[in-house]
Amino acid sequence: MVEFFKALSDENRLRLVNILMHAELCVCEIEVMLELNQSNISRHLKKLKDAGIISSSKDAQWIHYKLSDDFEKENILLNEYLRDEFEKNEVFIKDLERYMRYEKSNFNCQYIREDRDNVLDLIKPGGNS
Amino acid sequence: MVEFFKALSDENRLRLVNILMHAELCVCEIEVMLELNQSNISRHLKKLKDAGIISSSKDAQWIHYKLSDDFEKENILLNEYLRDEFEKNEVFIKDLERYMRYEKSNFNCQYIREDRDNVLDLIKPGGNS
DNA sequence: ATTGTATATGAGTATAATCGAATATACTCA
DNA sequence: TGAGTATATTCGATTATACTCATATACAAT
Repeated sequence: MVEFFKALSDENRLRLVNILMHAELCVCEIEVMLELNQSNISRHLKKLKDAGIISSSKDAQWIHYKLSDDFEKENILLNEYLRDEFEKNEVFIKDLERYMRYEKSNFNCQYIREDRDNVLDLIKPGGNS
Repeated sequence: MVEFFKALSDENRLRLVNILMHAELCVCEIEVMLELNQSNISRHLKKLKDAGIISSSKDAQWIHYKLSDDFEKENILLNEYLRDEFEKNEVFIKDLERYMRYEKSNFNCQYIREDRDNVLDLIKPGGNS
């Protein structure tokens, strides 16, 4: 339990958990969604994975992260609590908005590489969806 | 939410939360129950209080701590999760055993002061209750 | 083989957390 | 008031955490 709390006691890691509760994503996608740099994200993902909160799967050169099935099944109350709290807080709501715009626009890793600024601009929350 | 997780991401503070979920206690009582020193307990209690997880009330020179009513009411899922997890873990079970022996023996702050070693001995878990 | 891309890791720094020992504060009671 | 007790706080040492920049590794594709 302490390990879960330690892993969850950082806002950036909570932001990761929030979006990974809704989608399976690779690091380069998370980069644009949360506007954090790659090494920072990679490190936080490692902590979450070590704690058993998320899992990863390889697909060619990409590594996709998502919420761990076991974590979800074995910690139902904690998961519910997290979901409820995420819904109440502006930071997490905005992150999810960015994710939804990203999905709707059918972006992908290649598109991010080719025109990162455009992606960043189009997923920005607040504008007309 | 982050503040709760930070406050809860330390085993000694979780031990405090565990016993304070069951009883209203002052620092000198917690000292014998958890076998932590006074300054350490005091500091941890402050962190928990600052996070809104516990509350305190003065009674002459003593200060009694207990779980915060608001925290309990406003974070039902998290509270349930904590209670469930505490019940699964040996450390927290033993702490509660010590508390129950303490209660049953009708000890109090004065008795602790007068014969601390005896109290420590009598609340030790494992022996015949 | 070489180049490019995705992710992880090492090194360095700044900040924060933990702890015990000692000290300060607040309160009680004679 | 002065002595004693309960709790809080400060200090100094140690360890842990978060971050950035730079480099390493792993894989893909030409």
